[in-house]
Order: sequence, then C-alpha cells, then structure tokens
Amino acid sequence: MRDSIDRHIEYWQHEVPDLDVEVEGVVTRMQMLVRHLQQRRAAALQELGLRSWEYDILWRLRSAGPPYSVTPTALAVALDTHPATLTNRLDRLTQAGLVARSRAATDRRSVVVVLTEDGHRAWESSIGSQASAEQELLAPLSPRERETLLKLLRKVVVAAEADGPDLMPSP
Amino acid sequence: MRDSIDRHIEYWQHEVPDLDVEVEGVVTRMQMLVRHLQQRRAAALQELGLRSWEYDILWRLRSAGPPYSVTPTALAVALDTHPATLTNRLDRLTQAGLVARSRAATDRRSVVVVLTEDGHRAWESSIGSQASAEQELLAPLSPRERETLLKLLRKVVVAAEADGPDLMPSP
DNA sequence: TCAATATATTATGGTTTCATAGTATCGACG
DNA sequence: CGTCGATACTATGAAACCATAATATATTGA
Repeated sequence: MRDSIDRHIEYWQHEVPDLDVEVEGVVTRMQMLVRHLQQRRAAALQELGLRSWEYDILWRLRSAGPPYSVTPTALAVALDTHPATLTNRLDRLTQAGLVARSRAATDRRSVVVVLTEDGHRAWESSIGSQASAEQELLAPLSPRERETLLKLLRKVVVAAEADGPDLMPSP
Repeated sequence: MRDSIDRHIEYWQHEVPDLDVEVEGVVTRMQMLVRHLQQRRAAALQELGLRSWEYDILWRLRSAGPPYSVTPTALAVALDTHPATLTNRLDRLTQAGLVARSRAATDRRSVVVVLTEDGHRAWESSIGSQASAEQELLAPLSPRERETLLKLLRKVVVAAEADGPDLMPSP
C-alpha cells in the first residue's frame, strides 16, 4: 500500500539522488500528519467559535491544575510565541471573558492569568472534539501497533532530550 | 526510559482523567519532534542567511525538476500559504536574486517562477545541513526500527488519505 | 465571432505578529 | 538602607500576513 508521500519521494529521487529515502519518509509523514491534525482541530474549534491559539491557552491553563493560573511568561515559552503577542492575545481573551489577570501575591512584578468560569466551560465544550480527532487519526492502528509506535517515538524523544532541553516546555 | 512527554501526560491524568494516554503520547511526541526539527532547521539555515520559508520555496522549485519552474498558485497550495503572502515572498526572493518570474508560454494568465543560478547555489549550500539534521534525529533507531516506524506511519497516512485529499500537496 | 464565465495573479487595506524600549518590582551587595 | 542589576510585563511602531477585490487572459457555448 502506497501513499502520496511514497509517490513524492520516488519522484524526488530523480532530482536529489543522495536522499535517505527512509529518513525522509518518516520525517515527511510526521510533518504531514501534524499539519493534517492541526487543520482538523482548527475546523472543529471553529464550529465552537474558538481559534487554535485560544484553545492552546485555555488548555495550558487547564492542564496547570488548580488554581488554573499561569504567568504570561510561562505561557509564552510553552506556546512558543513572542511575549508581546501573548499580551495582545490575553487582552482579547480577557475581553471575551475567558481569562482574567491578577497580580501575583508573592511577586508583584508578576501577573497570573486564570481561567474564568466561562473559560472552563469553553474548554470543556471543545476537549471532546479534540480528543476524538486524535483518536480517529490513530484508529487504523491496532493497540499493539500503537504501542510499538509510541515506544519508537519515545526512543527518539529520549535521545533528542539527552543533549538538550525538554521538547515539552513546562507551563 | 521516560521522557518529558511521559511526565506531562502523567500529570495531565490528574486533571483530565478520561484521556487516552497512548493516543496522546503518540500525537504529542509527533508534534514535539516536528517542532524540534523545525527549530533546528531554522537555526542551521540562519547560519547560511536563509529563512525557513525561503528554503521551502527553493526546495519546491528544485524538487519540481527541470526546468525548475512552478506557478505561484501551485506553490501557495503546496506550502499552505495565502496567495497574497506568496506574492510578497516572491517579490523578496526576486529582489534577492534567487528566483525570477516570467510569463508562461502556454497560458499567458500564468506566471512561472524559476530558480536562478544563485537560487540553485543557495539551495545546494543548505540541503546538506537539512538532511543531516533529519538523519541525526532518527539516528537512535536501528535500521529495523526505522523501517517499522515508517510502515506504521504509512498505515496512518494511507487511512487518512482514504477519505480525503492527499496529505502531500502536489507542486 | 462574441459574450459570459472561469482562472491566475497581484494591489489594496485592515489585522496580527514581532522587535524594541519603557515601567515597575525584586534581590543582592556594599 | 540605598543603589545597581535583573526580572516581568506591556506600550509603541514597524513588518508580515490575510481577506477582498481588481486586472488580465483563457475557455466555453450560443
């Protein structure tokens, strides 16, 4: 069984002979799958009136656990966005009533962003569609295959983290 | 052996009990690996005075094969960027002397973008670092493991393409 | 052939993002 | 204590991006 990536790599071989077909095949498929999932997630969120970046912020706050508060700096690092961009986005989320800012008790330079009740509701209404999109993507694999895939990816991640910072930034 | 994604998912379970740990583990790792690779690629390109989007366009033109020409519309689809954004970027690449525009012979509504000699040189100077970054990432896997990973990913891609368009847009 | 519709690209204006600098607070050290 | 450097966030202006519409050419069908 072949897919569009097979066809492309076969085609590229004419142009770039010293291409590692297997490496390219793995990397390109991961890129395409991530992009595909992003598009599906964005479409599902749009139905609920949310943008991807809005969901990402809500998700970060939610996964921080009670009291569901994170500083803008931590959010900027975790979401890989410019601090000034985050200020703008938090303004808009505040405007929409999904988050609120308040001064940190311990360090008054800091601001903490917290989920409002509306924010919790917005997140809860969208988490289901997000999770099911991911499950749908991996549905063609058997439980055994999924486990194998997980182990292989973990091996790659472990090695990548051995000589560098975590790939998963902490909130 | 555990990685940062294991730690995070374990943590999330407290907050989101009905989380499919395995699905989340696979999806999150693919996302993180793709992001990591993008950052490494961008860093390597910066050394050569190129931006990621510049490389992407050069790569698309190169992989099109002789005469290394593609229309802006095809590029916009393949690179998933807005046509107007592409116009702007082609302006800048033309300014830099890496590509040139000319009217298509068969359809004079169309424009074809071609690689200049400088464009070819720029691409050739960067392809090596790109390929080696990808190989480095997958180095921890044995040939057998890489093959397994490839097959599993292909299976997912094949299923995703069964009820939709190709994940890999054609140039 | 000519009108009508479709296609390919680019120009324009509004929104978003980014780089820089500014304000306020904290911590360390004399 | 008081100054100095470091940290946390945000305001400002520049750059990039996107949605829309405009221009030019092609294609179709009387």
